[in-house]
Amino acid sequence: MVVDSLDKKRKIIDLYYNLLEKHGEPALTPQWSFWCKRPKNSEEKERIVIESILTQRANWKNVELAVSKLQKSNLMSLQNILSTPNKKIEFLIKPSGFYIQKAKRLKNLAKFFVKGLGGIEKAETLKTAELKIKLLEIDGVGDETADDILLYAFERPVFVIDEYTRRFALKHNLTNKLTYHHMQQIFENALEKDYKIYQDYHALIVIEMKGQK
DNA sequence: CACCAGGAATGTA
DNA sequence: TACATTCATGGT
Repeated sequence: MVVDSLDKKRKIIDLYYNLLEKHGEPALTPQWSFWCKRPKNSEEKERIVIESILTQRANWKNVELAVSKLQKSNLMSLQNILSTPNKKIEFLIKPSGFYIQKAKRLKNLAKFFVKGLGGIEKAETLKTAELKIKLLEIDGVGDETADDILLYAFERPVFVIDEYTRRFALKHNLTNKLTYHHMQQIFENALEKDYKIYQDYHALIVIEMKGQK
């Protein structure tokens, strides 16, 4: 159990409003207009799932390049990914890097949602904790990717922790323990349990920290 | 040419 | 638990 001072919680809330005032609603920015869009239909949920893999250790510009190539081949669909040879997927997603690994990971996720669940909408019937456990069982899905999917595709209130969030937390002295679960608790304890706030806050942190190099 | 970009899995101590 | 290494590309 993470115990924070009221002071620190207040600081996390204040930082959120500062970022919101500084950068505006993430849904209105080009980079985050899609991930922060809500609600999402099945096709849009599948796109988030696919992008959550492509974005691993990749610059967003190259992810978009890979996405547009997948779109041209009608492969922004988990069903179609499942019936396409890895070689073709590898070729199309090359710009995002790590393409051999990522093609396998896309297949793993597609297998889970299409064959395991019987369609991405079936995920809506699962509780957040159950869905996260199942996602983590998939080879190629760790805490961050699982939470990206939970928060942005399925609008579940889980706070996503990434490298930018760690830098942000260090910079503002929010914590010095940077493990995933600990940091997630710090943010979730400080904020109202609201997926919209979590979506926007994470996006704002990325926008803010990207601008500082 | 060196290093990074919205990680995860595996191995080691 | 906490690090180190591997994967492997395009941009700066």
